[in-house]
Amino acid sequence: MARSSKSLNEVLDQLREVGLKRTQARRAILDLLVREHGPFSSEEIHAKLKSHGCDLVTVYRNVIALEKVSLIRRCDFGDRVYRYEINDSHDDHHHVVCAKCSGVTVIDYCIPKKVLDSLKKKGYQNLECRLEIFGLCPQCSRGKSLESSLSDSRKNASPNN
Amino acid sequence: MARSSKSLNEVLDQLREVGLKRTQARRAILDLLVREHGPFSSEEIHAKLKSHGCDLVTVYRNVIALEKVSLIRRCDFGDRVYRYEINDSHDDHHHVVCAKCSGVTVIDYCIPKKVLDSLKKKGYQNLECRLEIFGLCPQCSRGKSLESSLSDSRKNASPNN
DNA sequence: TTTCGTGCAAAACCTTTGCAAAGTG
DNA sequence: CACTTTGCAAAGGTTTTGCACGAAA
Repeated sequence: MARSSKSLNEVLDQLREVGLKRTQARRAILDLLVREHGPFSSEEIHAKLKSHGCDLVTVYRNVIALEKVSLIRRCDFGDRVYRYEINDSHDDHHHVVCAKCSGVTVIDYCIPKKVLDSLKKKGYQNLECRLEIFGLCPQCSRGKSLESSLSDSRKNASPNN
Repeated sequence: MARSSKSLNEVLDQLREVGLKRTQARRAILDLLVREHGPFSSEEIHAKLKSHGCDLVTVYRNVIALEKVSLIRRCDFGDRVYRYEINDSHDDHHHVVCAKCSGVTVIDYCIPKKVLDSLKKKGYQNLECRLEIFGLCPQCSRGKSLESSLSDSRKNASPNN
């Protein structure tokens, strides 16, 4: 999966701009997200940082803080796990999520403007789309039994990667 | 939003078809979902049923059981709360969710087949889309009396139609 | 120095599980 | 009668909170 197009320094500059201190914990978290992109859950972030990381609680607090100032964005794949990635603003890209391995790829399809325009015409404002596509990725599609039901695969698709 | 197009009896018949017993708890839950459509969380269902309802645990167990047999469908609006509605149909309809009052309306836009086809060509299987649009509904966009709680406002929210 | 952020422990929260009793077909 | 389903209590797991100490500006 491609790394973020933002550099760590850019992101750390943004930290200062929004009035958050550049602590070791935030550096580590942002560094990870710049390098590996994610999206990752708080637990995954904590696990990946290991020794040079920080307390799980600190990850929880920081993803909330960083999302609040739009430095990172929260993704939701319908399994009650919040995952975070660097917020490369501009494009709303969307995800294809593997129901088995939870692997994520990005697609650049967007909801047609006319769909949103027709809603605006009815009086809706501040529209924002959330689109995720679920399925089995090519790897998991190979050599497996299809008998798994949707809800089964959802269950298996939790933090195990 | 309009009530479900299914009648309670239809739904109860389906219960038998899939081999689930028609208990009072299931009747009550399905009756509610047929009447008010939802989608509602387990807690909301439990609260709405009040005295003639059942234990919260029973709601939890039954929404899982009913979803497993596709009698109801699970919605996810990205807030870690699973909500359920009668599974009326074939088509994947999608929701417009008001960020303020949590009112829900349905749109019938679908992801173009060609997007999914191109993924299938790459080896993806069992694709399923989740699309929700968030924004302010016409009511909330206009004036603002906004001290409403989620569960209260949700029933009053009949944006459009 | 002042303010913000962190770690640890504990609380809070929500969902699931175990089991005996009750209900359904 | 066989076997599901339920209610209650308790367990489980995750996220949040309180607070004193430590780090950043």
